[in-house]
Amino acid sequence: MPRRTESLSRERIVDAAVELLDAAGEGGLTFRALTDRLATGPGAIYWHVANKGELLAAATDAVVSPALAADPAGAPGDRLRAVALALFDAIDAHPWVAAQLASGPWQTTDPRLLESVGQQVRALGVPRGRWFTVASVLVQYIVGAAAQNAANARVVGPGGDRAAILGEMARGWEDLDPDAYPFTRAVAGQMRAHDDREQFLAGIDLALAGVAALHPPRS
Amino acid sequence: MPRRTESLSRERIVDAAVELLDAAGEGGLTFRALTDRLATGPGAIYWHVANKGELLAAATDAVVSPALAADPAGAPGDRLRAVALALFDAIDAHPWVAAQLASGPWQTTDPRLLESVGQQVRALGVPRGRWFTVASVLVQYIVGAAAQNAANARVVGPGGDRAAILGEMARGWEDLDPDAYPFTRAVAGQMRAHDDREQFLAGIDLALAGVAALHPPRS
DNA sequence: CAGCTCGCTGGAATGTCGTTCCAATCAAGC
DNA sequence: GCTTGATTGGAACGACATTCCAGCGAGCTG
Repeated sequence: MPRRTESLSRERIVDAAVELLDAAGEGGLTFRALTDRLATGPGAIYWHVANKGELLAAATDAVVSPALAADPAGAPGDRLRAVALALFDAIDAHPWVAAQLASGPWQTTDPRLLESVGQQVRALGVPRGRWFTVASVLVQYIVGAAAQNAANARVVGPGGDRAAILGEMARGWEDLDPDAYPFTRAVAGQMRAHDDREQFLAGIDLALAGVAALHPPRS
Repeated sequence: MPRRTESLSRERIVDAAVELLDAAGEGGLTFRALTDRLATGPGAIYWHVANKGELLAAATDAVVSPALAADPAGAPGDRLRAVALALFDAIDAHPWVAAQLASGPWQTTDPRLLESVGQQVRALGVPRGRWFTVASVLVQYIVGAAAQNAANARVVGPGGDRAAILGEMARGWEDLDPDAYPFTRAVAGQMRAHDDREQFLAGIDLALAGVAALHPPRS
């Protein structure tokens, strides 16, 4: 069947797209770059893929799916943390996923995330009438926070010195107007020393504490 | 000074950009559309603005700044709700802002949001060492949730029938595999009937409950 | 008042992008 | 060996952001 050994296929195209996106960021996915890497023409790619949007969606799915596949064991809170961290790490490794996930509607990829989170919400004893609300809020925090962390990581860049850039930003905060920005000035030092992953987990813990407070386990 | 009455200015360009973005979405901001609307050429625009990115940032700032300007009175929790809702409504009215806010790093516009949120965090009695973490988590939820709501609103479109699309999506959820997606199937009905703004506020309340639980007011 | 200057303008031109079109190609079936 | 239909690769198109440059005109200089 294949015209050449290892001929084109949707899977090969998506793999190449992921590699290009990882190597050069969101702007790195070009049909020209794709044709070069696959040694073919645009027409061949368009035979397997409808357009660039579908290709981006497929690439996003290829990264997110494995991250959501694992179903860890343990207490509901720990399992929720594990699911959230898996997505966080996947986005951290492929920052371009963030823009896709945050800008895309609740489709294709999201039912799985909602399902994973929702099962833990149910296990936490949240009353049935609040399932959707609580699970949605958790999903929105997980995706939103991971996306913003990826955006911050993008300014640093692959080879950038994170500590230096954080220090620069902290100095900028300390130079703000003391009357207008007392809080920002006060936390500049904490910002300089913060860890993204730790902070993300603190957000999950905050949400879990809120769930426990609003819906006590043995009401 | 002005060559024509009402000559070009950075402000007039940014205003036109906001109108174009509101009218036609993120793809509506084109230098061609801008030159048509302002009856000029690209060169004139590039004299006032460095590039499209700076123009987008300026347009975003023009929308976000007024929303963050109001400083409501009341209890810390209520003030936090008011700040969050102001940003939520601004993004709801100008959905293209979401992509800019979520994809852009913590710059220019964000210190103001962090400051507004942070002052309420301080007023809530959070210990000083946790100020940055708690405020950051809140900002990430506010921006992330608002951005995802805007993305959902974009699929509906300006003239779309929200109820119809939600119903369609709910039916899709109900048709999922019962073994793999029990939770999603169970909440399909709640999804059909949910209100975005109400759900966003529920998230704020959840976070506030978490803050109160982890940092009791009179410890 | 004449001429110069320079901030500002608008149109033409460039290179890259996504996408479309089509002639050429190859494996499989008759 | 001929046809056929699924694939391929390259050429071409329109839209885009951006750059370049020749010119305008208000205000300064004399």
